Amino acid sequence: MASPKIEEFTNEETWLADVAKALSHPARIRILKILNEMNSCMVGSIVDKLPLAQATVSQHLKELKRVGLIDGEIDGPKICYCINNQMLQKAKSALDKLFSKIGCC
Amino acid sequence: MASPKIEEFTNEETWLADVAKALSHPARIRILKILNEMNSCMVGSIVDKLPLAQATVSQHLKELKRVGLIDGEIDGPKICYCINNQMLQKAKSALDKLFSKIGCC
DNA sequence: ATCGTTCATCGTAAATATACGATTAAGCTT
DNA sequence: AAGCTTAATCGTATATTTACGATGAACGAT
Repeated sequence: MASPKIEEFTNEETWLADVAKALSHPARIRILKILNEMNSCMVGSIVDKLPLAQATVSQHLKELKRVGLIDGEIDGPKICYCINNQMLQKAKSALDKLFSKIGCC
Repeated sequence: MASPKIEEFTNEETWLADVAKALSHPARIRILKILNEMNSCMVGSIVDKLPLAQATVSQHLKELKRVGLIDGEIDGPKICYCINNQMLQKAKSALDKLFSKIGCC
């Protein structure tokens, strides 16, 4: 058989799905864009630009941080968030690999 | 202000998040891989290879179809699923665009 | 030491996602 | 038509996600 029945998914599949999940909300897409456009990365600035409460934005940041797409750096009472380019590139590569295939029909 | 507060997310952001949501489960990642590896695209063959019930696989296929990443073609009593390369390329481009940015820290 | 600022976390409500067995629908085959 | 195969849908249970206000913790400034 070319593709036998699997018992569980691979780490790669699970990881890629997890990264996709982190990108699966428009607020988190927007946050990534904001982190690229702004000089400052503090949470308050992000909250000011989104139609969401501070607690909700914090939750979205946590989700992005969970998969490593962003890093948070403590700066006094503030937290400076920034994109983790290494992880972003890794995600890009994995998605490119998945998307480079050609359909069967 | 460089990035004013938004009232709602753009269509692009919502769409990209939606595509990411479709990719946010390892079973759906695996299904895309299977559709590339197999000559046959029928649902039964996919079900045979996954550790999930037929009803669940059907739900995952529906989610992939919802965002247009796959198409289903009726072939008698069977359905032949295949990857929609045009949509896959569109998704790839949008993600590339998002990922091409450079972090602020 | 107290106060204001900043952000995470808690508690919670509502919505959505995931999974399965059972059923239905549609199409072959006989 | 009756029966078989294929796959979607229904009904349902459980888990997760999303959102918010309220609270708490950490830090700087007064």
